[in-house]
Amino acid sequence: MKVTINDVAKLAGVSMKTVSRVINKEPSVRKKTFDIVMDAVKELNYQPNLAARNLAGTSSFTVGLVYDNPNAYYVIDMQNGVLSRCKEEGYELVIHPCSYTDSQMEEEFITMIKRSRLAGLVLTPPLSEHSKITNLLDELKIHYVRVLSGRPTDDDQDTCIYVNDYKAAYEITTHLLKHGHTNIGFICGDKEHKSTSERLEGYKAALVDFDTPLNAAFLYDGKYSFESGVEGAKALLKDNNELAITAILGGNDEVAAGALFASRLMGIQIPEQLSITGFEDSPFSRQTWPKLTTAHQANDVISQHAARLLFTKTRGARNQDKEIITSFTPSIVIRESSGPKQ
Amino acid sequence: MKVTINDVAKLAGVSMKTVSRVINKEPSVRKKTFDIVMDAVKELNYQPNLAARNLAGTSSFTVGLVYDNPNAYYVIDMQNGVLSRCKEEGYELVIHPCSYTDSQMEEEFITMIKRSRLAGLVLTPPLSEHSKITNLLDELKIHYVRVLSGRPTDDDQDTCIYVNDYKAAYEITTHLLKHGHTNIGFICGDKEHKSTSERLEGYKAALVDFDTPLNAAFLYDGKYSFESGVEGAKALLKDNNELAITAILGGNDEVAAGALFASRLMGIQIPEQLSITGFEDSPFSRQTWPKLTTAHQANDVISQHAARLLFTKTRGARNQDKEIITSFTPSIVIRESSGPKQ
DNA sequence: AGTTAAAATGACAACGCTGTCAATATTCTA
DNA sequence: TAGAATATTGACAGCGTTGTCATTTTAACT
Repeated sequence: MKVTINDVAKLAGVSMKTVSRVINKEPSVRKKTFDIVMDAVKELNYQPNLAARNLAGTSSFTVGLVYDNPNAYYVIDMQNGVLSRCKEEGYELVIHPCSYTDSQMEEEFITMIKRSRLAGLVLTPPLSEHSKITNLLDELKIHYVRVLSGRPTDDDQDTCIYVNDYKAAYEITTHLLKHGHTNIGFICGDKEHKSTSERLEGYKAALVDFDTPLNAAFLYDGKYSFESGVEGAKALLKDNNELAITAILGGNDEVAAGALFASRLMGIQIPEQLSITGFEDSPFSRQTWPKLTTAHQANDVISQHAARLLFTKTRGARNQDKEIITSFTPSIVIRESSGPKQ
Repeated sequence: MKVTINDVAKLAGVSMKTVSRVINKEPSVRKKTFDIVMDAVKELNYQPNLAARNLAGTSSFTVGLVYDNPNAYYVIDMQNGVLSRCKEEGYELVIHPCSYTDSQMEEEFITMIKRSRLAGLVLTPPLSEHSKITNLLDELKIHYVRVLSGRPTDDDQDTCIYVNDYKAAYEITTHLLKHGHTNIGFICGDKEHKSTSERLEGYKAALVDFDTPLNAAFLYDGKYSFESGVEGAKALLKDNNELAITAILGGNDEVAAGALFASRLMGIQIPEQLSITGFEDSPFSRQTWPKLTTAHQANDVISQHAARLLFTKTRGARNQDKEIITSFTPSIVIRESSGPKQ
């Protein structure tokens, strides 16, 4: 029942070490030997034991995914992306949700890393933005890849995958401006998230390019939540909409859905009286009524690339054949929640 | 930097085996010895190496969570529940999404199990309902716990955690009947899911108890998706609602949200002209407008218990102190999407 | 062909822990 | 308080792989 590397070695008539070389795709194995071993592996249906590899080897075959994100869709997408890559490469994934406000976080982190001797870590926002964490990892000498909101201007492209929220916001805002909107509200997400400031800057840049003045009253400091969207819309549209706002950018899809909800409560017609847009294109941007105009962000693809980047870092130059993209720009998706100013 | 069991043993002045006994909470360790060792563990901040434990020990410290469920909220809740338990017990979790229609599934399963020598598996619906999988696991002699839709009448309570969807549906239907609704549509979920038939039976039972005839035309064969909810509502309300339906049970919250969406397209007022309800109480049942009446299902608690049950199975009688609940009944949550018949 | 350099392979210990079983310490019995 | 019964501890091998380094084979030269 249980097949070990030794069984394969015997069947192939080589040493265990050679089998090990083959399954790890190490160089200096003759093609012929390689084939013989592979045949034996297949015949016996051999599966290398992960625990033994982790124990004996220099680098382990386990990577971690760390997140502090209440958005289930986001987390699932990230997981699936990393997971699909892991499956291909024979790695294991351990997931580690945590709260960056938690004082025990640091300790927990260290515990996890000590216990499972991770080959590397994928960090997602907002954790990826905290130097407290990256410093800790640097200290522990753990490889990691960060998924970050930002523009690919920095020089640490071998550690980061950027999501260009600036551009996404710029384009969404432009879309609205082209439809004649000038008084555009923005319900910002959590201040602690880099995506919030990136999106805000993109919004501002678009206004500038269209010679449209920015009114500070158009901005609402919120959070990345449905409830915050409700509150934000109420605040922006208060006093019978004296600000004359005709469009609102939600900080993300959830916020936009909240804004939609609030508008409905106030009897406002979407998109006739008010355009609303989101970010991320999560499934429920298609489940609101009307459906949300938003910026599509391919989180599963992004996380796949993050994992790939991590693997190349961990194992040196192997797999360099496939080019790694380290910057992603969400693409705008126009649906029914936005339309011309009337 | 790296602390092994040997270091602890030396500091405590005992053998490695004794330290091992202490960290595994094995019996026959003198209280005094226990304390001495624990002090050493703390002083050195020792963390047992998981790979070594998995390799050397009889049962591993890794459990798996297997799912085939497109519902991100559900998956995340299940994960978090199992994960929280794992953290407490020092186990690792590997997650394994898979498709039960995939022909490679079986092979993948075997590969995963061979590779990581799992202590056990938590199966969630609909995978937990397939004898193909449970048979395979029985064959491989792998412990598992199934989370199932059903009533706790079966005798394999040491392997199953039941979610009483029958009762949930019964109560939701009763709620509607009490509000005077008699023509109640039901947009069923996937036929392959046990929850679909359970919910349907609960619905029927309530009708019987209220002497309300069931019209087969009130039932729509759908899927657990938003789109199916849209289609279902359109079908049930077609021809200007000649069936005179005044309430619709969505197969789950997503379906209900879809029905809500369709109703809106048709210009139907909710809940004045039509009551709509869901199941599960997932976050977006609070993000529709109006908010959904639904049946709250504590998936995180359920999965915690599943994990606990698995651990007691794996390690014999330990932890029996905390009683394990193997049956959960969702509780109805009344919100704005349902109201009296008008 | 005879050297020499380079490539391919193998022997064996080690990774950090637990299982087995033998050794010792403690408690109990008469 | 001796002797048996039991509770507690320890020595050591082994889990299945990989790293190190020695050895053998092949290729590349005169």
